[in-house]
Parts: sequence; structure tokens; C-alpha cells
Amino acid sequence: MLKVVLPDGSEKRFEKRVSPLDVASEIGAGLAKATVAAVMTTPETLDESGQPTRTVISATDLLPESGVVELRLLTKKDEEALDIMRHSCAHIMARAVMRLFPDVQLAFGPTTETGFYYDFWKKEPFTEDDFSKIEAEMTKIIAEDEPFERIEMKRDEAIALLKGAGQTLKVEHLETGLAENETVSFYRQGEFLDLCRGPHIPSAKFVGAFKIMSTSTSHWKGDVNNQALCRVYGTAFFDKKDLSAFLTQLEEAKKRDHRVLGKKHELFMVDPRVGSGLVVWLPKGAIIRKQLENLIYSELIKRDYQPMYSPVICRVELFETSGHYPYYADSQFPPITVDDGDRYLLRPMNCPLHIMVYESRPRSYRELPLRLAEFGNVHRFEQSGELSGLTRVRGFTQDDAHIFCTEEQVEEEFKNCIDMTLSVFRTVGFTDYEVRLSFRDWSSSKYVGDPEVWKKAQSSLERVCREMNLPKLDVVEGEAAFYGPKADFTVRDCLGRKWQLGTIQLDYNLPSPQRFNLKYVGSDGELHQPVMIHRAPLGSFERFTGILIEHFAAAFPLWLAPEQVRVLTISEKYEEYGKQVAARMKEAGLRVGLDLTSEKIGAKIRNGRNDLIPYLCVVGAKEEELGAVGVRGRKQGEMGAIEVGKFIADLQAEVAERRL
RNA sequence: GCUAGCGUAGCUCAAUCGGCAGAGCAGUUGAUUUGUAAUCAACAGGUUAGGAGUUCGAUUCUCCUCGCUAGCUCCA
Repeated sequence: MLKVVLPDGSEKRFEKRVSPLDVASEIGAGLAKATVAAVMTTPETLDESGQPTRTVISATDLLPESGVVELRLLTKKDEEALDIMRHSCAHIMARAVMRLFPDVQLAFGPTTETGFYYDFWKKEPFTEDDFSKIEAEMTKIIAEDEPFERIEMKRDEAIALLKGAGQTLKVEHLETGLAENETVSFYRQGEFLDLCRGPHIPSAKFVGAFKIMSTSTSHWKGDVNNQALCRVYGTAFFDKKDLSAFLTQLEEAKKRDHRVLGKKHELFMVDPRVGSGLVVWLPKGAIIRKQLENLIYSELIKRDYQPMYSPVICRVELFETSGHYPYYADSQFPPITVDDGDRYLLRPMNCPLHIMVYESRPRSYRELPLRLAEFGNVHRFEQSGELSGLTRVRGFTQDDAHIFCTEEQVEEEFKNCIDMTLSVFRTVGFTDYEVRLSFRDWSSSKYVGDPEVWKKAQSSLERVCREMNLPKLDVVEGEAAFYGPKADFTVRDCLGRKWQLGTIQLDYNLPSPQRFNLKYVGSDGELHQPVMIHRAPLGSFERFTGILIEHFAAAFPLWLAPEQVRVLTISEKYEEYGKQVAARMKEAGLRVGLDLTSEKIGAKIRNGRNDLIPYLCVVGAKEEELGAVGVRGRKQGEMGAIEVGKFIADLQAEVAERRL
């Protein structure tokens, strides 16, 4: 006998084996119709972390014969349900593809955050013309509304079956990835049978709306050395409305693309004559960058950092000592060899130069933590296919700093770094970011440093992050750099791609005797090795500005706006007064423009609006008489006549507060 | 780097089947002197990314190079 506990605490008992769908029917026919899948928790069996085992299962999967299970039925209102349906939709797409192109082979078809994809091996790549054919076939399959049926068998049986079907990729997957006696599952939908863990929707009609989005290539098991596969991306929703909302949102997002806005508003350029991935900051973009530099600099001073400058090019030996060269040779610009045979490298990072400062004389524990900061310009030879606007470039400037401290100081310093990053993010209004703590993979031998020190560092990093209540904190084992654990702050661009901005990294490697052999004299008079922390709250000015452009859709708050105010004259008669007003504003430290063209005021307003100027100041007879400006705020609309001195003071306050 | 797609004026985009390369915006000049999202007109703007080929004739077809875009891979 099986006891099923439902979320409301009620219990149901079953003598014969039942599925979640049967349980749903017991409760009501409506619920049975709406059930997409179920979450089953078995309190009696614990998983690795000691929690009751929790599995998402198909509505038609059979529950255990006896014992106790907690069961939560999923309908399309539940978040998990969408993912399950999309996975099923991937199967439906694969089925449609198999019908249209019988000689393709199936690879994998998982869901993504916004939909799903399926990888196929196919001689000729898919074209956009194929999209509508595939979609039409999928529509047919959904109308047929056949159920998804789970079939389990032993590995060897499955291999024989797949060999018979000519699905050699799947055969290889089973042969290399699974032990002989393991049981594997298939899902069958009509004539389509696919190796799959599940779970799936009960039948095809649960797919309410779908769309094939794009194609691309991929590689079998993600390895470039393996054969190339054709990937088809799609998305699906329970409701047509949701799909069209998603598509319009996608269109809207594209309008925020920093590459488009950067061109339109003359913020930056990347010109092939300069070089791929090498950014030229146009005057307006340079102003934004300068404001960010000012923001960071004021934080540095507050937090007892010391500024320094160092060259962007230096002898290769420095990077040989650090270990970066030749390990990262592929992603560096090749060294320059000068007459006497010396080789110089365009620096791919700043740390060795900062270490030079630390090393310039013996250090005492009394001066630790030593925090050295530089807006360090670095160059990396990124793969050409990776380059993208401001977010992935070959030359960039980090808001870099290196903290040299004792082991006991690590926690406090780490905390300070997070605090600074959060403070900067808050100032620019970033709320939608994720923090990722990357830890060591204990089974790997690639890491340097004492495991005990690592353990201690990792637990203190995690403790600090928990204490600081970071939103969306993720701990990932095995993602640490070989030299130490790190915390990364990531955000998404308008196309949903994730980018790492701020980063804080502990480093036990560079100070070590194998590298720069850094020391300080402790209070005991003995020499000790310091710990280094690499940190950059913005990451780089390039990438951060790119994300910032998209965040504000180029409508920057007053303190960041390249042109903060524009004075618009009604006619030539007020040119003198307009010039006077603009001069006063400039004198007050505002970035002011002056529109003296012979356009009508409507056109000037329109131009100012399109240029996203925070404040437009109309001046004519009335304003001249009052010593005022007719203000029109980008957010506020018409604000009426304001006395010039007061208006200037208001704006100065808004800038000083860095109001958003 | 790989696979696919794309590349026409500063920008956004046209150009039928291979048959005189065109428009809007921006720019320049002139007229207009204007009260809250486009005043009118004239002018100028091109090695159709670059190169080679096929053809009487190439923006259009083929090949190569460069660049851009998406995805993959990479990311100290």
C-alpha cells in the first residue's frame, strides 16, 4: 500500500500502483486534465546531502508500490512545468525533423533559460526556409496529441535498439557513458522514440505555442574536436499570449543593444582600420567613462587604496615569473623583440606590475593590508568570433587593484571588496545581478596552495557572502582559478547573455616562492608570505559601459549624461541671453549645449528629446525678462520657468548625489 | 579559431530576370525669426568592403581575402 501526502497535508492511500495522474483524478477531473507533471519527494530515502530525495516525474510515471511519498502536482501555473513542456517540445521538434529529414541523427535536446534546442547530425545545415516546414510538421504533431510514453530497458538492450535505428551518436553515448547493467529510459511519442531521462508532459497538446528561433552549429558533447552538429533553437509557452509577449520583449531588448545605441549616440566606435576589438571612445562616451572613473576613484580614496601607474608593455620575463606566459600564449598579442634581443609583452594583466611596487622595498606587517590601485590598460588576443561591441574586446582598462594582506586579514578585505562592488552597483542602479562563488574541485590536482588554507578561505568567503545577504548567490565547485577561490558579479545584456563584471579573486600563487616569493616582516621578526587579492568592481570600463548603455537604454542619469542641459533659443533675438545662460551653467560645472540654429522651437525640442538630453531649457522673451529658463525635463516633462540660479543649484545637487 | 548568415552614401534602407546605383534622415548653403516632438529650398554625398573570375554588360553569378552578426569553443 502506498500513502501519498499532498501539499495541503491531506493523505490518500492506494492499494494498486498509481501515477500522479491517477492521484489527480482522485481529487478532481479538472485537476487531472491540467496536470503537466509532478514533484515526488520520498522522505524515507535521502540523497547525498541528507535531504529527502526529490524528483520531478511525468504525470503518467508510476509511483512506488508502497511506502510514503509526498506529491506535488504541477500545472502550467508552476514554474517547473514550463521547463518540462519545453523539453517535450524539443522532442516534438526532433520528431518533426525526423519526419522531414529521415537520415539525420539525434544528439541531445535540452531546455535553455528561454526555450530549448536540439542538436542533429545532418549533411546539409538547416536553412531558414526549413523553419516553416519544421513548424508546420510540429503543428501537425501537436494536433495529433499523442501521449508521451516512458519505456525502460537495460543498457545493452537499448544499444541494440539504437543500433538498429542507425542512431550511432546515442549508441556512442551509452557505450562510453554508462555501466553495462544500468537501466536507461526512452520516451516514445508515436513513431518517435528517443533516449531520454524525462520527465515529459502527458501529451503533445500541452504545448500551447512555440516557435523555431534560429539555427547554429555545435559540437558533439561540446568538444570542438568532435564532429559538427546542426543545432536548432526554439521556444515554447503554454499560452500564445506569453509567446508573443516574449517575442515583443525580444524586439524591445534589441533596441537597447549598446552597439546600436553606441553608434546612434556617438559613444564609441570599433573600426577595422584600428583593429578588431580595439575600442575608440568618442567624446560623449569618454565623458561617461570619466564619470565612472571619478566614482571609482572616490571609492578608492575612501577605502584607503593607493594609486599607482605602470607601463602597458614590459619584459616577457615578468610574465614568465608570474606563470602567465607561455601558458596563455594563445590569448596574448605576441611579444615584440627589440634589437638587443629583449622581448616585450603588451601586458595581458596588471598584477606583475603591481607586485613590482610591493617588492620595491621590504614590507612590514604594519603596512598591510597594502592596497594598490590602477586603472590598468591590458590587451588580450581574444578569439575573433568572441568579439562583441564593448562587452568582449581585445584592449580594455580594468578598474584594477591588488591587495597584499596577511591571511588573518583576508576575510575583512574580501568583505570590503564586496562592499565596494555593491556600493558601485547601487550607485548606477544595477539590481539585477548574480554573484557566483567559485570554489576548488577537491578531486583535481591543478590547484596551488595549501588545501587547509583553501578550506579556511572558502568557508570565510562563503560566510561573508551569506552575511551580506547577496541576492542570487551561487556556489560552484570546480570553477575556481587554479590559484585561489573567487567571487564574480555577473549581469545579462539585452540579448540575455551573461557577462562577468566585478570580480574578487584570492591568490596564493603569485606571492609563493615558485613565483614572486613575496615576503613581509611579521611582528615576530620573521618573514611571512602575504596573500594577494585581485579585484575589480566594474571589471573593465569597456564592458561595464556597454552594460550601462543597455541598462539605461542610453538615457543616462544627469551625473553620467554626456550633455546634461541644452539651451534652446526661441529665435535669434534671444541668442545673447541664451549664450549668457549657457555660460553661467558651464561656469557652474554643468555640461551644457546650446542650440542656436534657426529651427523652430518644436524642432529643437524634438532633437533634444531624441538626443536624450536630461534637461532642455527654452529661452525667449518671457525667460529673459524673468532671468529664468523654461525647463523641460526628460522624465518630468514641462516644468515651467525656473530662475537660472535656482535651476543650476538644483542640477548641481542632483549631480552631487548621483541621483538616478 | 569553427559553422552559418550578412556587407550599397555618415546613419537606416531601396534597386524586377544580370541592363543608366536611389530615397529618408544627418551634412553644407540660402531663405525664414518662429513658444514646447520635424519651416522651406538648393547643393553635396558612392572604387556597391577589397581582389580575381564568368559575361557584350556584375550591386546582382562564382572564387579568395577582410570585416560584422549569431551560435559553438575559449575566457588569467
